[in-house]
Amino acid sequence: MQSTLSELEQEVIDVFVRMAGVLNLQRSVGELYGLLFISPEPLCINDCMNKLNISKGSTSQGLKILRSFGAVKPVYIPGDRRDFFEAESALRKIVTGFVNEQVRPHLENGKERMARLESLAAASSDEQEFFLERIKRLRSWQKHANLLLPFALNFIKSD
Amino acid sequence: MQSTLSELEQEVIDVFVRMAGVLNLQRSVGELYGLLFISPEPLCINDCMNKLNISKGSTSQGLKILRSFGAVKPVYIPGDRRDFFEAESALRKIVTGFVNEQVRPHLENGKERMARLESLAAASSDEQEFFLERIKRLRSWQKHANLLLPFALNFIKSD
DNA sequence: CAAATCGTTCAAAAAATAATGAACAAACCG
DNA sequence: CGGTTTGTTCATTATTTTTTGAACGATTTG
Repeated sequence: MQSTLSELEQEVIDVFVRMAGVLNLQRSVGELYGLLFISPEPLCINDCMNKLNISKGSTSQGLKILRSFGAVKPVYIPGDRRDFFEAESALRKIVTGFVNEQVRPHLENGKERMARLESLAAASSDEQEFFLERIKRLRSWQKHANLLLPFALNFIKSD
Repeated sequence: MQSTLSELEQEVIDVFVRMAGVLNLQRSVGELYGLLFISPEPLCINDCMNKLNISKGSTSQGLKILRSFGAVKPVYIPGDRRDFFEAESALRKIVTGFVNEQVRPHLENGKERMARLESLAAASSDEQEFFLERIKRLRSWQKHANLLLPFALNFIKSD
């Protein structure tokens, strides 16, 4: 049942494993996306685990993550009750999904947090001026980030 | 020798620890930057390790990383032989340094890699057309990334 | 120059993260 | 129904990453 990867598959998967590293995703997620990206046919969980030689749990979990931000989409295959998947190849969709699902939640500091920081700074007796300047700067950074994200998404025109 | 963090310091450090998580930097690096960011005075290694209650090794290593991409700069204090540091607060400098030092090296695939992929795809007998299309797409993504990065850096106008 | 201070390095330990696979539930099949 | 097949979950295991702190070299000080 143990399949083997072509050289092309290996190389492509390697590219996505590196990307996964940069994006804070686990290796197996990169492997899965790479495999599907270079696969002419949709694959089911069993295909994936055999090809990549990873466990069923990792495969199921990895595909779940990829689905969560739309990097992978389910494909219905008539007369087969297994779930098949193929790679989403529209960069824009993937990046949008990734930012919304994986990045934004981690930055959910938002207003309350900043307000709290500001009041703490204002409450300090010494160095109050310096502290307030810093919090202001933090606010400015936050604004920059909030502006840049949609802007960057828009930058990706074609798919 | 064990110092304690004010509530303001704690909160600010927490913000940067979260950021560190998103950016794939270790917790202690986030702590160090946060501490320096909210410190009105430059701090030396000993100040940092005492305030944050982390080891000398972590402190030295963490400051090294922060220096490597210009998030922290050395400050000369006359008559003191210890090394003092303060946080760089120009967002643009930090982001530029971070991208150049921490992100780009990991994406150093570049031309040779793509050429290799293309020749592998071209060498395949079956599905050659599909494979070539995918490699082309990968190339297009790479191009997008290479365009976006400088563009994003430029987006950060003020400091 | 001996003692003290400072910062770095790196092997070992600790902690955090990811992968495994058995147990399970759901859907199908005869 | 009872037996398969399929996919998910989650406690345990394995791996990777991070931290620690002792050892060290370099510099300063008395």
